Amino acid sequence: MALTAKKPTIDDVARRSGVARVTVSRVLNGGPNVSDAVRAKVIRAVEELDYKVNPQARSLAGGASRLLAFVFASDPENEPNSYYESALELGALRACLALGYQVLIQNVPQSMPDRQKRVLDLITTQRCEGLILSPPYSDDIALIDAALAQGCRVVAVSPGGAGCGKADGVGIDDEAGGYDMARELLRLGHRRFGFLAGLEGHLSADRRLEGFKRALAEQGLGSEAYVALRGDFTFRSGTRLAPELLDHSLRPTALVCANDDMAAGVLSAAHARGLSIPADLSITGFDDAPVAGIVWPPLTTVHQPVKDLGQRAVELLVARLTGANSAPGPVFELLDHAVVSRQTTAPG
Amino acid sequence: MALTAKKPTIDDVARRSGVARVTVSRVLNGGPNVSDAVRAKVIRAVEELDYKVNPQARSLAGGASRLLAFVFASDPENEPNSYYESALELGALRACLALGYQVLIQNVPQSMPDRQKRVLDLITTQRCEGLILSPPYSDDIALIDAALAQGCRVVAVSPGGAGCGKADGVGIDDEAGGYDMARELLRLGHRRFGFLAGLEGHLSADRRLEGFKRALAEQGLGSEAYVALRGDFTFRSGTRLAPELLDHSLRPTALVCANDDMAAGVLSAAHARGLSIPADLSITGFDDAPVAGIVWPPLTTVHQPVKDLGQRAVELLVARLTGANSAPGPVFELLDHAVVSRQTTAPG
DNA sequence: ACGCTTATTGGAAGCGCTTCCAATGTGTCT
DNA sequence: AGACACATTGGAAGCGCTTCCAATAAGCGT
Repeated sequence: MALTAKKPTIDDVARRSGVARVTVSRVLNGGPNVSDAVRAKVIRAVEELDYKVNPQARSLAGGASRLLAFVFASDPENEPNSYYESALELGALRACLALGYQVLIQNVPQSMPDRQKRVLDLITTQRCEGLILSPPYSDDIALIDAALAQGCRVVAVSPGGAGCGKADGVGIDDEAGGYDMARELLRLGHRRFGFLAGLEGHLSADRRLEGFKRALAEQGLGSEAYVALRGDFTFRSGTRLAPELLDHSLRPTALVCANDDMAAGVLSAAHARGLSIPADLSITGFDDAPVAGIVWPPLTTVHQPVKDLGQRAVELLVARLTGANSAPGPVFELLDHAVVSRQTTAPG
Repeated sequence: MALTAKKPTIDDVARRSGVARVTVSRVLNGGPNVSDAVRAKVIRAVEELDYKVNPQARSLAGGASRLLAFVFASDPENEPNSYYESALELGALRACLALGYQVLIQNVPQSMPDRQKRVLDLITTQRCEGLILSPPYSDDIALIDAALAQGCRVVAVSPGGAGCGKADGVGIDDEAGGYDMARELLRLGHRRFGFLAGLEGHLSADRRLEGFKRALAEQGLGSEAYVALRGDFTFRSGTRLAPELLDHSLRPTALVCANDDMAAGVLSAAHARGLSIPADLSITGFDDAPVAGIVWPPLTTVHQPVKDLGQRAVELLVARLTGANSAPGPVFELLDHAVVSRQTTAPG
C-alpha cells in the first residue's frame, strides 16, 4: 500500500513563505493587518504545497468546531424516506458546503425514551456549535432551553408555537397555507370536509388546521362542517384513516390532508373503493413533495420551499455563530408558500 | 445568556480520581494493563463529572478522526428525494451511531465538472478516514485508486464491475435480480419486452439488464424479443420514455424498469393513455422503494435491503479501520434480494 | 533471598493550530 | 525633531488528548 507522504502543516507553509506561523494563520483566517506582499507569498506557498488546514487542530486551538447538527425525528422503520426531511437535509448540506461548515445528521426517533438526552449528548460529545431542529423538535422548549444553556445556538425549522420565542427560526406561514387551501376548496363550492391532521406535537402542521378553520369560519361554517382525524404523516396512515373520514355521517366532499404522503394514501384508498377523483371527491395535500406529481391524478397541494428552509436554517445559524447576526431577540424568517392546483380538486 | 461552565477535561478526571492523565486515557480507550480498582475509580470520576472526551483533541493527538464520508451523486435539482440514497444514508447513520463514528454526508452531483477532486478534497480537508461510495461512484476506479493512495479506506456500495477488485464492497446480486424478474415474467407467458435501463455508468443497474437477457436467452429469446432504452432513474424519465417503448413495433407486453421511480413513471404514462394495468400491460420495478406501494396498482418489483447495505458498508469500513478485518484482498458482501409480486404483473 | 519477567503507573513530548502580547517599523501631529 | 498612533510581524503559550518510554510494584523460579 502506497504510504501517503505526510500532509503539510502550517509550519511547512510558514517556512516555505519565509514568515512566521502566526502570519500564515492570519492569512488563512482572513485576519487584518497583513500586507499584500506577505499575503500573496503565503497564498502561493499554500497552493504549491496543496496545504489544507487541519480542522481538528483548528477546533482544538480556537474553540470553534464549525460543526452543526441537524436533528430529525422520523422513525426509519416507518418512514424510510420522508421527503420533508431529506429535502431539509439537502438544503442544509448545500449551505454548509458554501459556508465551510459541516453538519452531522442525527436521526432521533420520537419513540426513543431518552431522546432529549440523546440530542444534548450530541452537542457535548461532538462539540457541535449549532443545532437545527426539525419538527417536532422545533417545538420542544425544554430541549431548546437546554441546548441554549449549553451555549449552543439553535434554529427551529417550522416551529409552530412558542418555540419562536426562544430561538431563531425559519418556516412558512402554515396557518395561511391551510387557510389558502381551504379558501380554494370553498371557492369550488365544497361545504363539508374531512381533515387529516398530522402527528400530535407537530405544532406547525396543526396550524394548517387552524388556518383551515379560519377560512371556514369566514363563511360562517363551524365544527359542524368538518370532521378531523389525526394521522402520522405516512402514506399508510392515509389509507388507514380514509375510510373513517369517507364514511362519516357528514359525507365530506373534500378531504384536506396535512401532508402529501397522507393525501396519497387517501387517494389510494379512494381508488380502492372505486371513487372517481376528483369527480366524486376532492383531495388535497401539503408540501408539494415529489409524490404529489407521481400519484394519479396529480395532487393539488400547498407548495413550500423545503430545501430553502434547510438552507436558510444553516445560514441563520452561521450568522449567529460568526456574529453577523447579533439581534438581541430571536429572528424568524418567513418563506413563501403557494397553492398548486393540480387534478385532485374539482367543484364539489 | 447563561454562560456555560467550562467542560471538564481529562485532567479534571485525572485529578478527581487521583491518577495520572495517561491512565484515564487508558481507561477511556479500553487499554490493557489497568487494575480493576483504578478503572472503577476513573469511571466513577467520569460519571460524576459527566466528562466527554473531546473528539477534536483526540483526533489531533491520536491521528484518527473517526470520520467517514458518504458520497452520493443525485442532483438535488432533479431528484430531491431518492429513496435509494436516503435509505443508504439512514443505514450508515445507524451503524455509525452504534460504532462511535461520525459520517459526513456529501452530495456531489455527477454534473459537477470537478467532482472527483471534490470528493478527494473532502478526505484531505476533513481528515476522513473512510469513504462510502454509492453508485455510480462505486465504479469510479480512478476515484477509488486516488482515495486508496491517500491512505483512505473505501467501500463501494453496489459496485457493478471492476470496482470490486480494488475496494471492499456490499451489494446484492443485481444480475440475478434482473434474471429473477425476467423469469417471473416469462413464467407469466410474456415474450415481448421493453426494458427501461438506468443512467450510463451505473454498472450495477446495467447488470440487471444482463440478468434479464440471460433469462430470455435460456428460453431461446434474443435481441428480437426486447427493446431497451436508457432513463435517468427518475419518475419523469419513466413518463417521458414510456411512449417510445409502448409504440415500438415490437409491441411489448411487459415493461421492465431498472428502478421503481421509473416504473412509477411508466405506470403513470400507461394510465394516461388509458391502458389497464396489469391486464393490458405488465410493469415491473426494482428496489422495492416506498413508491412501489404508493402507486396504483402497487408495483411488482425486486426488493433489496437498501438500509442494510448502508449499514454493512459502514461496518465493513470500520472493520478495516480498526484492523478487525485484515484480509489481504478486498472482501465483498452479498445481501439477499427477492422478487415481490404485487399487482402490476399478470399473464401476458 | 536474588535476578528475572510481567503487570501497572506516570512523566514528558508533541499533534497543528489559535490566542495573547510584545516587538518592530512607518507615518502623522505639534 | 520628538512623541505618539497605527499598521505589521513574530514569540510563546497552550487547547485536550495520545503516544513513547521510563519507573515502580508485583510475581516467579531456583
